[in-house]
Amino acid sequence: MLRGALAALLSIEHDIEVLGSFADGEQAFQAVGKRRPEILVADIEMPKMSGLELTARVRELYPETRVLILTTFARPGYLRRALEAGASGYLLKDRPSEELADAVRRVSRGERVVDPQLASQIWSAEKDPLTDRERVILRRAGDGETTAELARSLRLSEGTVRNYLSEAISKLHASNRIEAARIARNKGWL
Amino acid sequence: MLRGALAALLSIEHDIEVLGSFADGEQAFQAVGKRRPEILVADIEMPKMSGLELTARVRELYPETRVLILTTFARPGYLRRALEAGASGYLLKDRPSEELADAVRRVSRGERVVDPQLASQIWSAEKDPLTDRERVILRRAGDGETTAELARSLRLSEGTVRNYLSEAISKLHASNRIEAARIARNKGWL
DNA sequence: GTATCACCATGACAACTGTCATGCGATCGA
DNA sequence: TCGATCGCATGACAGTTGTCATGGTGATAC
Repeated sequence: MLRGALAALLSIEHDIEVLGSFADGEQAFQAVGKRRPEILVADIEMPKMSGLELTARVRELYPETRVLILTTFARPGYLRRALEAGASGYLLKDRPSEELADAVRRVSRGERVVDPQLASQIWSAEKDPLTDRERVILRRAGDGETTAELARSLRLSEGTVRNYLSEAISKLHASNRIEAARIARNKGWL
Repeated sequence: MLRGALAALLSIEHDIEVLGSFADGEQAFQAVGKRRPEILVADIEMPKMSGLELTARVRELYPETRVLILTTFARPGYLRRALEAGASGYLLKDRPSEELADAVRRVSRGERVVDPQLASQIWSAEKDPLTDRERVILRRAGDGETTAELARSLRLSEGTVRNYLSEAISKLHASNRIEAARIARNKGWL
């Protein structure tokens, strides 16, 4: 429904024509090959082929098509990878709806459109402080697995599991495993 | 942006007029009081006031306005609570975009519009076994609040708080507060 | 008017959780 | 090749969490 609604939003503009809309990255890629649009508007997290891979493949095979990423995720890591893949724009879904048509026009003129707040964050973004072990254990603990279950399935002592959690809790300035998991998830680290 | 796009989608239809669109439940409630629309389309999880509370208050004060819930969550618990609050329809965002205008028209005719798959689940769905106290405490504990914090802010002894959690854990067949909160959230009980 | 039920409330106790001191091996720059 | 650093691993200990037995209150049913 949301995809259909966004298509409707763009169709209203007289200088924009919507050639089609597709449920996953693979279908979109096929369609770009057939229709050769000026602009492709794509999400990042999609079934079958991610928006990042889609961008890279479209830019390589059909360089006349410019790609505008439209996504919910305000993650500097995604922005960086999108630009590296050759995207011309990165717009967040929580911006007012007027900005979409505007961004499409600017990308069509050859401009690069990047959410300003995100662009500034890309330099100052905190890096994930968790080690692999800590991340895995925190994720599973955050889903309700007990210390004992974790210790058994990872072949660690319970003390060790608790210690990783303790580390994670302190790195994230949380007061227990629950809060730590919530914080890490919010930052996109789990 | 998605709200704007959905508004655009409805505006295209000649027999539907969009009177406004609002960022949270409180603003929507104010606007309903002023504009008295035939139909209010609302999400459930919104800032400031949930769609369920919004529905109940709108139905009570302005019964001529019918409410259509439009949400991502295919949870029988939400559906049941929406209908109890007086909603005339419950539509999922992953349906094709054509269904929205259709649902609005049917609600306006006085029909009740409910996603069929979800409607069948509602009968087999378990009822929320939690008491009010249990629900509030489980929700906050699931966000990482400690027993001590809860006891202080609710003026209960720590033992009492732990007891509510213990009750909730056992009712939900969970093994700790984290899992209990996750289960309850999934069922739409928090 | 009293039996029953659901909800609210508490403390004692055992079990679990978070912290800290400690140690091991791998890697890396000096 | 040495010392420093990092990630992984452990157990002891204090503090927190979950369970259980118990009792209070008000609403409804008989």
